[in-house]
Amino acid sequence: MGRLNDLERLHLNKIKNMEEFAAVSGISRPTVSKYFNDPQSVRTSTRERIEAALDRYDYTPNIYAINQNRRLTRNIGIVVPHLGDPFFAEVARMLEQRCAQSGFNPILLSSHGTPDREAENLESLKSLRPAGVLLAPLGRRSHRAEIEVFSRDYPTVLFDCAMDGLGDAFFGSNKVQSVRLIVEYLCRTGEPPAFFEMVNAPNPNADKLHDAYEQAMRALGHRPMFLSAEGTDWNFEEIGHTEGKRFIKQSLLPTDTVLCSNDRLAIGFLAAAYDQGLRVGIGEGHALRVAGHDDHPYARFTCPSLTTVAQDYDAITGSSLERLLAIIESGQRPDIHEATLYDGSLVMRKSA
Amino acid sequence: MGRLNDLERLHLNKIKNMEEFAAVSGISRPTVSKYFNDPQSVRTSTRERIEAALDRYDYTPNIYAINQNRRLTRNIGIVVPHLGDPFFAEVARMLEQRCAQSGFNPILLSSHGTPDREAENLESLKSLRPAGVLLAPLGRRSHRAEIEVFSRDYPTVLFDCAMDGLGDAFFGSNKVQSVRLIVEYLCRTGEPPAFFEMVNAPNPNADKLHDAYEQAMRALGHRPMFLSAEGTDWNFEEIGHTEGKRFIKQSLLPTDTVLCSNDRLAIGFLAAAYDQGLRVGIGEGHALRVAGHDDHPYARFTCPSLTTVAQDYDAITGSSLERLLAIIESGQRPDIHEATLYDGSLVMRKSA
DNA sequence: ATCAAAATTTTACTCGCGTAAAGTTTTTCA
DNA sequence: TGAAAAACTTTACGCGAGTAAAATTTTGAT
Repeated sequence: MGRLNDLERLHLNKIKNMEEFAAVSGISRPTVSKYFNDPQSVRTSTRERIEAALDRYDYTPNIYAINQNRRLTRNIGIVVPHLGDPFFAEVARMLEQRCAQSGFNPILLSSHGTPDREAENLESLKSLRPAGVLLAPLGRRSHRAEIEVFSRDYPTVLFDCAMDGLGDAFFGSNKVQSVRLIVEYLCRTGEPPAFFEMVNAPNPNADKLHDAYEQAMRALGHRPMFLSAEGTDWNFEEIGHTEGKRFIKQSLLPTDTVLCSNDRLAIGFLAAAYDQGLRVGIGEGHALRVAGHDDHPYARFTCPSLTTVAQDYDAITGSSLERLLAIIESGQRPDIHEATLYDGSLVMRKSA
Repeated sequence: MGRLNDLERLHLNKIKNMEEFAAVSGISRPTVSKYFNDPQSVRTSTRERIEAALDRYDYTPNIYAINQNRRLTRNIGIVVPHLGDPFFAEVARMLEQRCAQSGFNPILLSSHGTPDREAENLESLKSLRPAGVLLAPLGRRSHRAEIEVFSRDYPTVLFDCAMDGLGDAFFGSNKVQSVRLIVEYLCRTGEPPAFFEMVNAPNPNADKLHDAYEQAMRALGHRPMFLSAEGTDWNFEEIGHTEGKRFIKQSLLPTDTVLCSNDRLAIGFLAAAYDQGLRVGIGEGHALRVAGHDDHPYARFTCPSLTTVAQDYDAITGSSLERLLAIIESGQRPDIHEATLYDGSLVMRKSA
């Protein structure tokens, strides 16, 4: 069970603690401690001696003892709304990697779509005394008070979904721009789109997208048309499929073009259209055009492939972490909450 | 930054450490410590007094101090091959939840498809001194030696993909049975299937499925037919799409029925068939039948919906954790390595 | 009421490391 | 070459708990 007695340890060059390691490396323990905090902070000759010993002996400082005594841990919490969504899985992967590269210890938590879980995640992060947290909140449904208290006590950068004024900073995508982009494209190349969305969407930003659509349509002189899907869960494909089928069967589509609030809804909607024998696409003789939003990893493999808007998640995650690290390293919480939005880009495929 | 002085703490009923909490609850610190280790281990009257204090004061034991001194932490590592795969995301979610319910602290890590990362994950788990680990290895490509050493030092239960003899136990699905199930179904209802797989598949179990297909076909008196896709990465949809397109365009399909090694390949293959105007399905006038394996969350929303085999992941994850907890609680590593396989079940949809 | 068993308190030590202060050595640079 | 600066060593204490042993109290059953 990983427990060795002294004899076994000696034989394997296993070191029990920093005291022992300091002894075999010929350096004092405080200096060795300094080395592990920041290798650059000790003299080159000292560093080399330590690293030589590190090479001969198997030793890593006890992480619990370290974190118990340090003013600040090197833990960074990463909280996303739902890891089952490939979109957030990818975002999380990017953040994890960047964190590790910067010498921090990423702690990935998923809220699994529920505000309670989100609050629990923050609660359990507290006990890890994180140096900072990157939080993509559930948004409207989040327990605002909990997040507010948390972000007062810990450096917190929000991303993906803003919660007015909460957190030290926010990075997200410019929905007004991205929705306008695709609405304009759709209007330019055919009938103006109806907006397929959930009445009570559990995911972040759904209301922002709603408003952005309405605004874009009015700006282009069209009357907004909403297709409201029932459902409260995160099974968007299911909802898009069931409700899409209903709209099609009951001939409730006001135009031949449907813009879905997100790609997962669109995936379900496309399946519904396929089931009903509707030909989706931009070619001759199409019955329907369907577009999405987010550029989901699977958007390229729908039938037909899905025209959508890609968010600049590279920029969003990159800036979020960069900002958080700056706050951590300076030790200074910013006075003003700063929100940064990145533009999306049109991804033209075959569905619209 | 979460640092309060004594005055502020008193005002908020914040407690600094167990010493202070013991004082305000009127119980000695060792007994309080005992309570936090197991509330049932103290007298009822004592428990009530502690919980009353817990109600009035805000205190949680310092997790770092606890883990530094306990013989065994309550951490359980959960390592999956790739969190970007919705399949493993779901498995991970189930395990996380069950762990927490059992009073353990799940630590979720993804290998992101690379053996190096897998080894790193085990390495970083070591420093957390986990009570046990649930490992779904990458399989053939895994660094076997590292896993071997790790599983010698820590209770380790493997799942999803076996590595002959490694770990204290293994739980997985019976590929011979599940593949035979779908091969029989396909043969019974039409032409025998060709097997669409990757030559150098990075995912676990690919070789097992290959063998199972071959065996099933021979048992039914058919000659196995392989469609070998190039590609080494985890972007299965992409590979299924590109290579599927190639097979279709060059008329390399030996029969009208294709069994894909996994659902994600099938999703790509279906997209390719759609692009090429091939009608996939079981209805009249179909050009192609396509089946998959795993019952991917999206299998219901492909065009047409995907016929596949579902693995009993509820049983697999449940048993894996149960077994690991038994090992942890008994403190006894088992002498023999025991492998348990669960049968899969056919999921008939419209693609085959 | 009595007494043994169980639970608790007291006391004391341990874990592995951060960190501060004072003294010593090494490096750097004029 | 010499002196200041930088880095290191020594010494000592603190962190927030687990845990062991002995003394004491409480409990439960007779």
